[in-house]
Amino acid sequence: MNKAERTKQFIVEKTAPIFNRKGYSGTSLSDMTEATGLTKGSIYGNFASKDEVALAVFDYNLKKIESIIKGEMSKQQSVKDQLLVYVNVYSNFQNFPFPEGGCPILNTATEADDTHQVLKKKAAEAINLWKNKIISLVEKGLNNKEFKKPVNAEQFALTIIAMIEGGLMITNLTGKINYRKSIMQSVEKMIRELE
Amino acid sequence: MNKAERTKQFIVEKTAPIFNRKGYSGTSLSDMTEATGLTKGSIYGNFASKDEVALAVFDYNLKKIESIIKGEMSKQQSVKDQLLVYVNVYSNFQNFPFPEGGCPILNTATEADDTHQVLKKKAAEAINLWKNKIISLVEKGLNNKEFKKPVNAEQFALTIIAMIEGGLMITNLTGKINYRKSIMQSVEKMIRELE
Amino acid sequence: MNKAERTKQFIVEKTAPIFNRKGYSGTSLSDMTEATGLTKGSIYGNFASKDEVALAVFDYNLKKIESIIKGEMSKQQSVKDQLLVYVNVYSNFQNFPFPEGGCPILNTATEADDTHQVLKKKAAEAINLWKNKIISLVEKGLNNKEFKKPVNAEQFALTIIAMIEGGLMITNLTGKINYRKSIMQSVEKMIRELE
Amino acid sequence: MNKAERTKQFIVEKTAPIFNRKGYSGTSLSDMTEATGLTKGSIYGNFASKDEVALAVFDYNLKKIESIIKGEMSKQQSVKDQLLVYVNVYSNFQNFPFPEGGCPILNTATEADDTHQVLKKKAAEAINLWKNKIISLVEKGLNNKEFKKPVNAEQFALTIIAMIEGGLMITNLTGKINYRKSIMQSVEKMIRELE
DNA sequence: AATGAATGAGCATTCATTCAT
DNA sequence: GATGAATGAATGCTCATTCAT
Repeated sequence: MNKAERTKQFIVEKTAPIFNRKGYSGTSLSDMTEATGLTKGSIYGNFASKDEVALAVFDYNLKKIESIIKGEMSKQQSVKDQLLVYVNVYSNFQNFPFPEGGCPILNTATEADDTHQVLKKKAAEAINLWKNKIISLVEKGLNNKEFKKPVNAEQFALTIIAMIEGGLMITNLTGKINYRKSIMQSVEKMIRELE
Repeated sequence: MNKAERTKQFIVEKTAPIFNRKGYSGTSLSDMTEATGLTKGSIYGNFASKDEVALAVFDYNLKKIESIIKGEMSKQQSVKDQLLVYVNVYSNFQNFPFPEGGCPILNTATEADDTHQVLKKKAAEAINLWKNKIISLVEKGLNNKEFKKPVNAEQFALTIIAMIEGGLMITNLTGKINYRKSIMQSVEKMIRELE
Repeated sequence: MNKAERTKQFIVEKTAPIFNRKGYSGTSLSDMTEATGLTKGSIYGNFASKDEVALAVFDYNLKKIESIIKGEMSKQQSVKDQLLVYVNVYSNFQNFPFPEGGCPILNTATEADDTHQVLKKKAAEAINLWKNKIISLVEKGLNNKEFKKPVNAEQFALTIIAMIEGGLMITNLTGKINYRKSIMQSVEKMIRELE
Repeated sequence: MNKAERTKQFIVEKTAPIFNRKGYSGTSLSDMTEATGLTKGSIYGNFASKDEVALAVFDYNLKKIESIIKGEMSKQQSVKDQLLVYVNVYSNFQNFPFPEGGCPILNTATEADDTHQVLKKKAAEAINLWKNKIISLVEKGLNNKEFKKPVNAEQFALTIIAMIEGGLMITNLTGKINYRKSIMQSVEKMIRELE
């Protein structure tokens, strides 16, 4: 990794929590120079625009979550236990190197300005990948007879994602972590009912 | 309603869709003067700040939803059918006078700046009222023997809200209305399983 | 003239010499606030953009010249003497309330950026109006038998304008006022040869 | 020509059309790196500043014109025909390797910022050389009896230059090539009247 | 009660130039 | 000799808010 790549990475790492907490339009260049200790010129020397930083930051935050999930799933044998990784991680994400500021998909979803279409598209793609991941796990479980109940895999996947994201939002808003934990129990129940 | 109150109401009605679509910080005073045809001075004569308009707008948008739900529930006899009103409304909100821009709770939830704590508190309160409404419906159903299965009413309520809000977010992001409808079917299933 | 119109006029008057000397892109908002004593916000409250100020300034500077020419011509009876007004004015414009910085048409002509097409169009129109004015004077002189020599009126008009503008440019560059006066003598000769 | 001189020459050739079209302040270092494919460091390694490049570019563009004129004049015997070279070249400069962007003297003349005094001085010198060239041609014509009419050679020279430059400006602005051709006919007439 | 001109801090971005490598 | 990362001042422009009229 050469100097330029290191600086880009540095900028992304330092600004990631800010973008994730304040959103795209809530994050100013001044926030970014303050967080990095770099000058505006330097940031523009490494990225063409604030937009580009935001996109790199979104990828960075998303990858952080993906690698947590992937790492935890790799420790599990059964499909059921792999699906339960979502429950475990999203019930207790303080125990994991989760992005500061919460789920970047959720945070991006409600940013309202029409200018961030590219960012929204990225978030939409992330939702779809997530959905497909769950679908393929369910199908795997059906194929190896782990799961016996017939199930609409896509509906199952979308419902779980909605519960997780909705749960995150509710906890965000109310400050009650138990609310999210309670919702995660419902997710767990849904998964266990597949057997 | 005197002149001042009518003007306030007018400002709220005209700016409500903008705040709900663009968010608090995405909505500028210029947006507001354009939407109302009033001058900045006039808006500041009726509200102490942009913040105050935003709070009034949140109430206005929320009340719009509440009155839809209330109206639909009053047409139903059984508790089950009353709960299913959520399914019906959130599956097809284009058929109802739903606030332009979607659910104001969701839209407020991820607005990140620290300035809007009051707005966030309002949204949190709305979540809690909603939760309590569902809890009391479930308890009513248990009391009148409509529902037989033992259930954690709060968990049930939070789960349904999470599904609805998560479903709204997913549709917002992906543009796929079917995704939300699919999730709403899961909500319906959850409600029917109480019997 | 209300407040807004007076402020607009004030901004135009105070910035006109700057635009005419430094050009559109050479004139900064800071130049403008310094010249007027107003804030940036105030300038943007009265004009939508720097562009708009520049256009108003161009009109203002042009009108200044036109009114000098018109005033001087009105004092003359014969067409010949009216044409000689150009010679008199452009030989000694220090004696007239000529725009500081010289001829706005010339100054605009070589501003190179592609953004100022509207300004260039204005300058081109000014050239055409000027040309037509000279043509109509020549024709008037031919009609009333003041002028006897057959002449291509358009070529005559364009040549005189080129001499004047070229003369202004040469004096601008070399600082030699006599150069312009010398060229103006050629203009005078051309006019007198029409008789 | 060693490596350094070749690189300098390369930079001048590649940036000459840009400076001539966009002007000194309209041409950015980025324009220059883009046009040359070199880095900023490399340009600064070969020139002390943007200014220095601009000066070299001015010389380069001017020399281009001078060599066209010189070449064409060398094909002519009589002084009159040599003077008519100006008419021919400036009537149809698309037929000659004229600098892209037009006459660098004119383009420099109205660049307004006070920083480019050196550049302006160069342009003023070019005007003077040009004037002296015409004067000496006229005197030569008088001496060899080609021209019979008494004439103020300097006034003649300045007038012709003004017509040419004014004509270029008018065509630049209006887009009408015929306007310049028409003015060049007046130049031709002036020259022929010397006989 | 309403106006709308003015504020001044803030915004994202570009600039010519420098200098350690 | 050349690189390219970094600088920091400057750019045009928007913002929520104020207040004399």
